[in-house]
Amino acid sequence: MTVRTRFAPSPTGYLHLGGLRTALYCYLFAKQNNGRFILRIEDTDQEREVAGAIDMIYASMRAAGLDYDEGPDVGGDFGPYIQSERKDIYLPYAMELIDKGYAYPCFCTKDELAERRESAQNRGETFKYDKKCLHISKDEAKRRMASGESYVIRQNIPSDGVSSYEDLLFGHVEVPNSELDDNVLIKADGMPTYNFANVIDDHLMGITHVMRGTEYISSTPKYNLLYDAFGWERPSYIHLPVVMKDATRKLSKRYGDPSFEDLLNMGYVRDAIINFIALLGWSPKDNNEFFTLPELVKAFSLEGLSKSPAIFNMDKLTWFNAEYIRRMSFEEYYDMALPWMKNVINNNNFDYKRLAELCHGRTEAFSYLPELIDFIAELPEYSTDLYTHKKMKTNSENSLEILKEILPILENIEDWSEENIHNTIAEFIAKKEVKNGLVYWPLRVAISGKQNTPGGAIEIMYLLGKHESIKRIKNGIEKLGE
RNA sequence: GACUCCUUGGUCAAGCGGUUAAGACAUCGCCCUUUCACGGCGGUAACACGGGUUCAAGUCCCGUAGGAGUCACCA
Repeated sequence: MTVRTRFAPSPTGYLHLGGLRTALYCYLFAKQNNGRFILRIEDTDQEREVAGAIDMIYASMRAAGLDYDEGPDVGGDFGPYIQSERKDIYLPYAMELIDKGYAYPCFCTKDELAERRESAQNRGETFKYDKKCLHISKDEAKRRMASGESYVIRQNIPSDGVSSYEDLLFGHVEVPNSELDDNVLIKADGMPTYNFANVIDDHLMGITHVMRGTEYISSTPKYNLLYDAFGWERPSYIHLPVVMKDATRKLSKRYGDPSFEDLLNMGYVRDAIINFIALLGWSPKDNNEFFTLPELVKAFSLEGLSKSPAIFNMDKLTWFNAEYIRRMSFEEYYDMALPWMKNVINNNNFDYKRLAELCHGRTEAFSYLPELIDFIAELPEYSTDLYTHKKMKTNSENSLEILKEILPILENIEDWSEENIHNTIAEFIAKKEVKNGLVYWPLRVAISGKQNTPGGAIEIMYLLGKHESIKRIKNGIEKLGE
């Protein structure tokens, strides 16, 4: 039997990181077993649907590199893969269930239900549908359904006994039937609910392994009752713990937590995100931490999955990202960095390549690039306190002295190359018999106005050009002279 | 509240009855260095608690506590 897994998001917006992880694990498990990975869109709730969200899902899946073998936009033998387009498939199955006694039409209105729910709550009870409409005679029910009266179809859950199943991650899960509610299978608008569509489609699409979030763990017995009612074979289940923002809250867009797209836009690289996400809830057999997608396919195993929720740690993602960036070839880095650099420095004569070389090793995410290099475009306001550096043995007085002395020497440089700048300064230092830092530190401060910069004084002066460098040094002398 | 599930350092986590309880991120210190970063070396830091079972328990069982999920004509 070939393994078939599916990722079944509802089109309510961006792809959040928890969803991405579920999709990733579904993909890995299918691929590793030479199976098929299917994308299905669960859009049975037209009210929640967000325009354009389906396309966003396709785009995100593509961006993540999680290629599906079957899906709405790639086709397949089990389509359509969008539930709203399968609307007519579900009702006959629901009717079959009614015939067999596993379901029944319910004519209670939403308002009635809301009222009963509220009064149950007021009494401190958990509301459960009381099977009122189950007791309507078959003939009457048929008549009312035909008359155009609004109705839903509910699952008829046995009132006693227990339902259980073996989760491949959590093991034995058991729920007393008395805890289960007679959920709606077909809504008044004729659309199935998740509870129903999910079972029908998983069966019809030949899904062998259902991997989804733990929010379904306690309703899965209900779905199994449905499989049993139809006489269908149940799939295997793997419920995945949620991804948390902190110990008590899960990751959510509402509170500003980034989605996959957000991270991409922030200059995080795809492979780093995937690698990090994979390790959030799964750990490999050995201590390796770096995996490409194909390597993950090989290494992934259900035994490595964790049962408890994992907290999304931005610091570690950033570390992964920095590692991935450092491991890029320079060309690849340059291509990605250039647009970010040009956002800050707009100058046709500027040596972007040299700057990129200096930034390559220190780019944690591309979005951090601007603040790393903005001092090149414009000298920031800075305090003369910066000139004081204990280790360099500099202070305002000796800095002023050095800058004054070296200014005319630098002005004399004809060919403003790094080599010439370096040699000139080295000569100056040798003649004066001082420590390197005593000269380099004041220069760096004067030309950058910053404590930390990519590259040192020589590289920055070169990038700035002679005119701008001299201007900034003079500015420094002025500041120190005050 | 009821039901279901989870519980090793700040975080991700290894561990499947006998370990000096791995590793990574973060953090701290040192070295390298014209700054910072990178890199190298080292440090701090954990089995939620209480009972059992066993020669032996982070590992098995039961409680307690904490946390999460579910309780919709949402998925």
